[in-house]
Amino acid sequence: MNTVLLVEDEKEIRRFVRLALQGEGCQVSEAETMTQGLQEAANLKPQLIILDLGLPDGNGVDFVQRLRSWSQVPVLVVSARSTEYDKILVLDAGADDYLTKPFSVGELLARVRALLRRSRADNELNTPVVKFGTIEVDLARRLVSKAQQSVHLTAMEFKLLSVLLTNAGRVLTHRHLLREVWGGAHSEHNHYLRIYVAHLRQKLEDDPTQPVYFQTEIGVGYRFQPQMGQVGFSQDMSA
Amino acid sequence: MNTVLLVEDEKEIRRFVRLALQGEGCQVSEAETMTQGLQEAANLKPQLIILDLGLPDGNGVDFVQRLRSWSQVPVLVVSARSTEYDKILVLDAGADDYLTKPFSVGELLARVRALLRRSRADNELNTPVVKFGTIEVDLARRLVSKAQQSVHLTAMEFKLLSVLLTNAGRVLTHRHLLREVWGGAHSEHNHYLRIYVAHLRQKLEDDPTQPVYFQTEIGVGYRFQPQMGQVGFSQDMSA
DNA sequence: ACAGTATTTACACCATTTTTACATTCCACC
DNA sequence: GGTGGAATGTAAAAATGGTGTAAATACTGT
Repeated sequence: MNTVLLVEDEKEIRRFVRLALQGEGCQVSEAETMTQGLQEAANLKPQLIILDLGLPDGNGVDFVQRLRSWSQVPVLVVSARSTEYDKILVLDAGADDYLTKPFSVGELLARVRALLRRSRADNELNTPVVKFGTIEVDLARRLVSKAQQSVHLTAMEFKLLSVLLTNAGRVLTHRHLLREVWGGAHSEHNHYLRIYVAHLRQKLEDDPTQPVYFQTEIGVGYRFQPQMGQVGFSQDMSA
Repeated sequence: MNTVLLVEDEKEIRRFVRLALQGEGCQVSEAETMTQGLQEAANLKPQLIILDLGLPDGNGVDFVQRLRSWSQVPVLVVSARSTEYDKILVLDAGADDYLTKPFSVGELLARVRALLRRSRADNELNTPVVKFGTIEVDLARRLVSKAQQSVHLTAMEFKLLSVLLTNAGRVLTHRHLLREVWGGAHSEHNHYLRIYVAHLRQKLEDDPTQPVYFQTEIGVGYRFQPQMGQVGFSQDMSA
């Protein structure tokens, strides 16, 4: 069964939309604020998020950007604001569809079905728990453990790990990594990468002097290599 | 570069949309009828299809259903008809988005970007792999293996291999190879080529003294000869 | 002020690239 | 069919620059 997270502050609309979605056979969870919405997204791992832009705390663009740093779950934005600028901004931030209030139930459900249909194809990607060797990483909850022992990563370390993991198997150039983790301004400081990759190796590799997961491509960049094809983006939804 | 197929009968609108898409860096192909559109979709394998519902021959629902029988390419429907029923029908048939005319260019492009972004994520998983003999080369991931054993190539070695492979069967002059790999400044140092071709042979040929794949054209240059016609650019057909 | 973190600095080390030297093959010409 | 010179192949050194490690310093929020 599909789980849909509804981030919406108006009680009436929540009820209205929830009933419609339940009629589709979806399980519906609700959040009233964006911060709460992000938490729920991490906990529930829904197959779809419906987001109202008109929430009191924070804007939708920010919500989508932060969500996208660890999840590819489809986002359908619903808003009373219908200016072109609003739409473009949030779509480019990573949202998948935009529906202007007032909307018809039928169209909402059709768009929900379209998004769910497509996300089913690649939903192995969406699940944010990555396992390799004895290590488990929950990108959504920012939790890392090695051999059942929880491992503490700093903010930068985690961000770097997250970028490497979401591009598993591919070489990421120094430039690209620096832009993603530190921001465009520091795209020349290759030193940072050596230090933080060293940290990750120290904390996660079985033998930090013989790295297996975090490989160096000299003169190019670094790659995360899921060993033995054992990257299981496994997830149990306990229905 | 992304290819977009535009199925639309009105010349004005075609021109209008084509210019906008080209501004995004897309390559645009056009079809005036649905039957023509299906043919083009099969031939070009575009990354996105924009479909006008108001075409003279046949309806859009039919178009999408037939397309979906063999392709998962995203479809953005554009239509003057805006009844809820129209939208639901074509979305449920397999379309991914629905935009009502008249629409703003900005919103159209934002929705196009959203669809392309998601379809790219799907395709990134299976990158083209070149196979010859017991060797496999994944150019996108910079991975090379021989008989299931991963082979390490240096930056220059890989660059050279990449140029040779993408021109399989063709003779590449010393000059050309040097310009591609080392840059224009070193186009006279033929020694480099001998050394690095030797490296590739050492690492990839079954018998480096009797090269089969990396052949010398004396006085001219080198060629990569995919033996047994077995160059398989295996690639996903989702487009 | 303190602890945790990010950034800077310093240095030893190693892989790759480039240089250098010499053996081998090819091919035209005798 | 040899022979010599040019082109090519091999094998090592030398030079370059990237990389890993450790530690000191600056920063940040509490």
